[in-house]
This record gives sequence, C-alpha cells and structure tokens, in this order.
Amino acid sequence: MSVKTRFAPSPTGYLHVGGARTALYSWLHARANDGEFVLRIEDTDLERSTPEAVQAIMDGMKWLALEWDEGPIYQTHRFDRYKEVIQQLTGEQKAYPCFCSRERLDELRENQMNNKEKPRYDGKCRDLTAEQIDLSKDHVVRFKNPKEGVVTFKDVVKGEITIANKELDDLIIARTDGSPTYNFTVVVDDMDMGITQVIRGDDHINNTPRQINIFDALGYAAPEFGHVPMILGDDGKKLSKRHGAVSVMQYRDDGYLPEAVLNYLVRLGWSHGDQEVFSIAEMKSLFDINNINKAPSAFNTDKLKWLNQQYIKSTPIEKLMPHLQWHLDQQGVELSDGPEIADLVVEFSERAQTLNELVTVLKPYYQEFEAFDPKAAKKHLRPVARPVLELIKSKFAAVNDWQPESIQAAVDQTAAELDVGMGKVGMPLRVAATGAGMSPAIDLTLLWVGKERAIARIEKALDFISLRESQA
RNA sequence: GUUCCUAUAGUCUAGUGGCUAAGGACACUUGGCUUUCUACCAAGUUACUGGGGUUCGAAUCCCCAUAGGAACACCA
Repeated sequence: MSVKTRFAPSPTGYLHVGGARTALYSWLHARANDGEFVLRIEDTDLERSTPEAVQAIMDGMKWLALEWDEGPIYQTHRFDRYKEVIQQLTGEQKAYPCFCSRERLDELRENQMNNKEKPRYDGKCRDLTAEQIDLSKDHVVRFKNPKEGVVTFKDVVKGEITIANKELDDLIIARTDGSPTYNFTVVVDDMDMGITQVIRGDDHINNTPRQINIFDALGYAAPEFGHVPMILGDDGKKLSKRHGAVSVMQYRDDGYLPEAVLNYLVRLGWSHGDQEVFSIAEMKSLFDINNINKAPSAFNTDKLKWLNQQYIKSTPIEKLMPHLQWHLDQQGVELSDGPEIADLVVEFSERAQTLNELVTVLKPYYQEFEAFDPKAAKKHLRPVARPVLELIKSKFAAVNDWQPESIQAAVDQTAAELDVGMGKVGMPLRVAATGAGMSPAIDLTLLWVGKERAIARIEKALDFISLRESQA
C-alpha cells in the first residue's frame, strides 16, 4: 500500500513550532516513501475555528515550503458523510442515543473524582429498550466501546502501548445538535482518505485506543500511529506564549531562512547518525520515521542561529536574495545607488547569524548611519586619531581611481608617514567610515562606502572628536 | 485522583547486551589565524536520575522509586 500521511491542525491559532515539526515529519515520511501528503482542517469546533487561523496555518506551511498534495480538506464540508457513518453505527447497535443531561454528567464526574476514580460515563443509556428511546428528545450519540479486553498498538515512535478497555468509556460521537466530534471524525477521515501513517503529537496517545475501537467497529484496519513528543521552550519548560510558542512566521520576521528552521526542526527529535546539516533533498531521502526520539526536547535558539548562519553562508546569492530583499524592504534599505549587493553578501554572510543582522551590517553602505556606535567610538575616535584621520582624508581626496589597491596604498602610506601600526590607522578609519567597530577588510570596506561618502564621514568623525574634546 | 508516556553533558543527539575508560553538534573556555568583527582551525570542561535485579558482561533487558509530561469535555 502506498504511503499517505496527513497534517490535521485545528484552526484555532497560528502554526507554531510544534505543529510545524509534526507537519514536517508527516511531509517527510510521505516524500521519503513516494507517498502523498494531505492537509486536513479539523474545524468541527465551530466556536473556536476561524478562517484567519486556516490562512495563518497555510501561510506558515507555504513559507516553510511544506507543500501538500491534497486539500485543504475541511471537516465541516463532510458533515453528511459523518452523519451517514453515525447512522450506520447506530443501526448496527455499535452506537446508541444517550439522553443523560449535562447536569447528571457533571454530577457523575464530580462523584467519581471525589472517590478518586477516573471520571467516565457510566453507561446508563447503553442498553435502553426500544420503548425507552424517544428520538424527539434531546440526545447525543455515544459509541459503544468494548467493556472487556485491551487495545494494543505498536506506535512507530513509542513502541508497544496497551490500554485496558475498562479505562475507556462510551465517548460521544455526535453532539445534541447532531454535529460529530473529534475522535469520530478523525477515524472516518483517516479511513476515507486511506491514511497509512498518522503522525501527531503525543497528547493524542490516550485517544488512540478509542479511535482504534471505532476503526474496528467500522471493520477497517487502523493506520499505523506515530506519536511525537512535545517541544519544550528554551528553558526546558512547557512552551507558552511567553517563550517560544510563537508562530513560525515569527522566525521569518526574526531573520531566519525557512531551510534553516526546517533543518533545526528535523534534528530536534530525529537523527541520522552524526549528521547535523541536511539539505531538503537529503531530508526527503534520509528521513526515517523509526528514528524519532521518544523524549520531549527543548528548543535551543543558539543552535538554530548557528544553523541559520550556515545556511546564510552556503545559500547561493540568487536563492538568498529574495529572502534578503524582504528584510531590506522591511528596514527600508534602498539598494539602487549603492555597491553591488552580491559582492557585499559574500563578505558579510559569515558575519551575521540572521538576515536582520545582515541587513543591519549592510546598511552603512547604502545609507547614512545615525550615529557612531558608542563603544567603538569611545575606543577608536579619540584625539590621538585626529592626525591619522586628517592625513588619510587628504590622501583619499587625491585618489582618482577608487580601487582596493589605491585605497590600501593610501592607508599603508598613512601608517608609514605617521610611523604608527596598522591598528592605529585601520580602526579609527573603520569606525569613521562605517560607524561600527566591525567590517570586512579595510580596502573593501572603503571601496563599498565610496570615496565621497568616506571623506564626508571622516569629517564627521573629526567633528565628533572635536566635540568630545570640548566636552572633556 | 486514575491511566498512559518519558528520563545520556546547559541544550539537541549517537548508542538497540561486549567494538564505548560513552561518539558528534550547539553553547562555553583556551590557543592559532587576523589591522577590527566574524568565519575558520586546534585543544579542553561537562552526561548514562537513584536503587534493586537478569547476565560471564548493562547506558542498553526487567522491577521499584524519583522527577517531568499528557489524557480523562456535547475541545481538537
């Protein structure tokens, strides 16, 4: 049977890292096995589902390039089908109407809790006689769960799991208004769509035996299940709004490349020997559902940053450019009358962990900076630097052919004439020209800043030094 | 409370009974390279939760404890 997996989020919020990883694993398993990947929207909770959330989830998947082969399939469009299956089960006495009031259920639950028992339905309506059933009265439909025996399944990540049927109760499959509930719709959908592996969060483990029983009642062989553990925050605690339970789109905004995020996520809970860096193509061919780790793992932003830098360094400029352009636009950096961006990216890519940082360090070559970096200025724009900057300024003014060689020659001559080391010339010049204490080699830096701008900035630095002297 | 899941360094992980005085990566420390900051190279610190078994031999199998987590809705 050919592989078919699905990602089935409920549209109640954005796509967060946990969901993204589950989607990634499902997608990879399909791709690794020449299978299909379906996107299914579990929107049977009419109250909490929103079209905005559906859009947000699809935006997240598109940014990550987790393309689906089928869907999105909305469960709300399949109500007729669910109704049909409920009727089938009721007709076969595998499900039954239940007339218990919410009040009775609440009371029952409370009593059980007080007696330190697991709260569950007591089966009051399970064996009602035909005369006792009046379908005109408000009722839900419950699935008749087996009372005896155990449900055992081999989870592809957790191993064999067994739960006794007596721990399970007769769950509601149709609400009073006739709408179907989650544990039922997943089963019908996974059956109808021919899903072969269900990969989902391990918070669903406890639902699985119930679902298997429904598959059994339907006479359909259940798919394989793989329950992936949750992702913890940087601090090892459960992910929450405060730390990291953010939308994957936040990672775009923060300057991460989708491939880096995917690479980070695939290694978080999965491994292939000692390999750390995986291209998308490698992931697709090497991913093995059986190597998923059983234990929850903590998100580590440092490592993501490292990976992101690896990707920034190794991604060819033409592939990197669209992403970089997006961030340049965000920060309002205009490339049109500055140096060739590709030349700079080669030099700067190893100096930035995120695209945001990259834009920040690129900026001075395309527009004026507001102020000198305080720390760098304090250290290098001191009175002793004045003669250096004055001399280099005059030498620069005399350079007609603004090229690395001529720039370097001017710098070398300045150091020689003043009999100072390179450091005494290079650093003040660097800070003056770029506003910051770090940049590529001085000749390239100045080449890209441009002759006119370099001279203007040196003057600005001299003013800065004067101002500083007057304040001392 | 009941049931289920989990447990190798700060973090992600390798390890599926002997090849391991536990390997890789991030982070950290030190050194090299470097006019700066990176990157890069080299070296180093740090771990099998505890206790019982099984076995000639256990990080690896079993049990208990401990600690985390999940589920127990007319949510998904």
